[in-house]
Amino acid sequence: MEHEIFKDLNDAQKHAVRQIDGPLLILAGAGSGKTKTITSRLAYLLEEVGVPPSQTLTLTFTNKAAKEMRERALKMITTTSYPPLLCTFHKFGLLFLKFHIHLLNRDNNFVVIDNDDRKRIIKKINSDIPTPLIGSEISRYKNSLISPTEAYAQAELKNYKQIAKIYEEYEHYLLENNLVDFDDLLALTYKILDENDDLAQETSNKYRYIMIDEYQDTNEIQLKLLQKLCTTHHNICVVGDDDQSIYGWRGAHIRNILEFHQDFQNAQIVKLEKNYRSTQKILNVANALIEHNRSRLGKTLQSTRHEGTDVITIKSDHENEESKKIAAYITELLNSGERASEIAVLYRINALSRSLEEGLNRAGISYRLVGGLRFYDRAEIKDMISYLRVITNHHDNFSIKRIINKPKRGIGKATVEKLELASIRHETSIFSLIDTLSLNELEAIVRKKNAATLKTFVKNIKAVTLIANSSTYDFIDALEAMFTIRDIYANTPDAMEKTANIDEFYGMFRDFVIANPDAGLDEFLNDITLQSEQDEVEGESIYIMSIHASKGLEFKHTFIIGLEEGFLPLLGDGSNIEEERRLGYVSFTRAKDTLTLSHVSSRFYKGRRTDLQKSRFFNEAGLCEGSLKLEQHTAFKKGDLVRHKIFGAGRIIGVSKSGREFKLSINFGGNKREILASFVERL
DNA sequence: ATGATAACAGTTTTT
DNA sequence: CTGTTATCAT
Repeated sequence: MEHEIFKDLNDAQKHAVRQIDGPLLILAGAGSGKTKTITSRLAYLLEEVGVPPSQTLTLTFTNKAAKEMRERALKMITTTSYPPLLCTFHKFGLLFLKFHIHLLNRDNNFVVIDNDDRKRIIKKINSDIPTPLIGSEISRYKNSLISPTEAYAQAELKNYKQIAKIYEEYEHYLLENNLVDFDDLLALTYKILDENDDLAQETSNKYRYIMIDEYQDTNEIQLKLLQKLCTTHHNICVVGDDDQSIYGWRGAHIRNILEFHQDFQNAQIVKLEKNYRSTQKILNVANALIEHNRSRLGKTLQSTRHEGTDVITIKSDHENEESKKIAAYITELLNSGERASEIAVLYRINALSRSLEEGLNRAGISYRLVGGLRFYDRAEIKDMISYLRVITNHHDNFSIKRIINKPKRGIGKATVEKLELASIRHETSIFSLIDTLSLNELEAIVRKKNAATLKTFVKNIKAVTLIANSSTYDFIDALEAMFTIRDIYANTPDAMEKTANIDEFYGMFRDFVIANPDAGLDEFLNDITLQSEQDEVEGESIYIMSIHASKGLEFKHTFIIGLEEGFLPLLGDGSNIEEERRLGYVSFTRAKDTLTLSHVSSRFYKGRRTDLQKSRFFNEAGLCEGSLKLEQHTAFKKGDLVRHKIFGAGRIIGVSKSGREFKLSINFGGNKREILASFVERL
């Protein structure tokens, strides 16, 4: 008798679940039941094999994926009492560092900073080189385990010598303030394991069965970390799809999945090629496209569903016509009863959303733009977080500078500068400086009026800190009462939205306190720094988003706009045609029932109109001229009311095909006529 | 200290 | 055409 775990699995999936010893690569095509396989495998390990949950480790990239897997795995697990460790790479790093960072002579009350914080630190240090470049270079160094000294030594250009210097100062600043950035969560974890062989053995022994999701997105340091975790065994199972590797530009190494068998000897490979999502016609197009890539392991998706309808191509003169047509299609789908949440429009670059949004607005279609600015990246939320940080750690100079003039207290740049200089001279933090100095002494440093303001500010922070330590629940109200944070944005154009976000944050804080009654502010802070909000609300709106943001999602009706040379594929320095092709592949394989591809002859972009060629991906996907479908093919159906310029209003009594066009039989008040679809408009 | 204007750059984004 | 940042008066 087979265990219940295997009930709904196909042969390849079963094989992947049972193969538990030694390295295993599960090459999971789009829509092939990847999550089901990985969660079943985890359940199998715990329930059937009897591995204690504490001996397994499952790592993902996003909190969303971790959450989904946890929920699905827990449903299958009945016999074990405590849950297995299933989290993001970074969360794992955080947990590890909490226990072991003392091996680097650091205190475990460190604070995790995000990229925005990093930018501010760099900006403070640096003078002339553009900040974004420095941030990404530092990140690259850290992910390649290159120290500032090494970076300096190997830099040839003057600029890079300078970047290496900034990198050094940046690291110094982090150390000084006991801060840890996202890269450190992995890099320091690796460093500790690398320098402490005993601990590496111990940790590897602890996690005897390791699974990694989205392996094609791993980078250099993640691979090295995994190799450390596999010091004493080789039970590593990675799941991924080389054809869906679309994050090369942010350091993901597709070679990790392509060369898995070399990094981990005697690796087995299981291909999941049965696709439960899309119709065969959609898969044919996707398969044909991706076959043009050379760097791939190779697989062909096979639909378990029906043949389906042809992939549709829309050609337009310009972006306004494009969005008008897309909107017309969508209106038609909605009118025929399709749920809005089953419809999505995807694009390669966010800039294309504007004309699309206009078209949707004009047609009265409500949409939800996925992605955009994330909750925790919004200025007002960052202000909130800074307040909390200052309260947990009064010496957090970095955060105190952000809030010292929010709401406005008349403390400007000059005053902050004076404070900072004085705090360095006194070898103390800005907070302590204001706190310990007498009013008179402070007045010698800053203006008289400001000295009093600063004294009050510090006094209030101390008062709120007392409340935080006695009752986390009452704290948040006390904070708002004391500092009127909601007033910061009161007189800005989007005050409503900002205050709503702050209220949302307060709500989240209360939820956290209820869920974790014994936790302190610091736990809340480190938790949310690693979190990104995911809108999962399914509403009355269709979805529009970038192709990157669509990865992992599926829609019954999927539209892709901007299929032109220069947009998809996006061309330019640093562009990689194979990765562009994978983006095309990812976008095509989001579609369940219908896939509609749109391209234009010219587009307005960066302030100028440019003539465009249609994307080479049409030909590569086998969609040549002859297979083009004329737009509006199902725009009209029997019973619809339409208007003709000459005959006026009438009702459709029949639809037939005439060459490429659709011919309508229309009853104009008793007068029956055959009219081509393009000569009438819907009423 | 703060608001107004000029100059400028401009895929994709999670933790 | 946009949004962001640097600089300059007030």
